[in-house]
Amino acid sequence: MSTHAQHAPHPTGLAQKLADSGLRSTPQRELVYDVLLTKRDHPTADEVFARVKPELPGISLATVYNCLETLVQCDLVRAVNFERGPTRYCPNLCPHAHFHDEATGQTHDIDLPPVLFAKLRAELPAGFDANAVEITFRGKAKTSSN
Amino acid sequence: MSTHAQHAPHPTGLAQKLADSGLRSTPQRELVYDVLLTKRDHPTADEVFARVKPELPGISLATVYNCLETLVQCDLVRAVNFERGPTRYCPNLCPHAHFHDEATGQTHDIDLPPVLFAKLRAELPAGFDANAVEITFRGKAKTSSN
DNA sequence: GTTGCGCCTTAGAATCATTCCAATTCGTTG
DNA sequence: CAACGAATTGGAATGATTCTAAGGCGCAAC
Repeated sequence: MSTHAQHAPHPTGLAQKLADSGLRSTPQRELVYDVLLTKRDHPTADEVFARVKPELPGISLATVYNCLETLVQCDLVRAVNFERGPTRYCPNLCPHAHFHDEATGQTHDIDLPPVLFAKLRAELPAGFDANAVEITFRGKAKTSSN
Repeated sequence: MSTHAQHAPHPTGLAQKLADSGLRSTPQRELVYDVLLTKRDHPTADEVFARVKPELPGISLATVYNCLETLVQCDLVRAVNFERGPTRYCPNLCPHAHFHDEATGQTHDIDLPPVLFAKLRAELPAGFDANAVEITFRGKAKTSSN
């Protein structure tokens, strides 16, 4: 029965990145990451839990939190926050902004030219050393596709 | 009409703004606002509570939350969030960014030229209508003055 | 191939900020 | 002064997340 590749090695080399940090690749971590890559709608931990459970019924919410934290640590996903709402997770690693639709609660990635990030950084007074910039728009999105 | 102005009418016309929204000016609201204007270090609700209590020992934390919410509603202060930390409050109404010092937890206002805000907005794809932009830097600030 | 050892996962308790609720107080107005 | 609605209050409730203690599991050494 070994001809079935039930878990094809992860397309993006998750096992590799984990190993780089001295961590193991586990079914839970693979699956959580998979879920994030598959539906990139910035799900919350609860939503990830719901998507993962059918596949791995024994998994616990605590583990989902652990896995997400691990993935963030390994720079495989980004944690995103709006106000004090539940943390959302985003597998898009290129610098980008987020648009939070107040009507639907949906989150959209907004690509920005790198030069804009540079210009923002350039505005920091001397003595301020930023290692991250976060940009969030809030408003209504009337995407025809939705 | 007494000649004693025990509570000098608030320098920034809080009573006025409240009235505009059909709300009353109360000692609690005045004091909470005062505290925010006096020390503009982006305090949390708990910190505001602590600063307000000596002046008005009977005040409750719930009231502080209520007052802060009211002030935000009246556009007298802005609520600011970092990650999932407690909400902080900022009486600076001009558009500006925030720098969150990861070492000290301190928050600094960063003024940005309006043109930058405009450029950011201009990057939004058609169909996205933003009514607010939030910009947050994270990193270390080695302010000599502090 | 059994034994350790340490990493992972798990369930449930604990935490923290915030909101909700029902009861009381306060200012105004009638 | 009586009544009404707005504001405040303390405490309970909520929701997301983290902590904790107890197994499990895989892999290396024997």
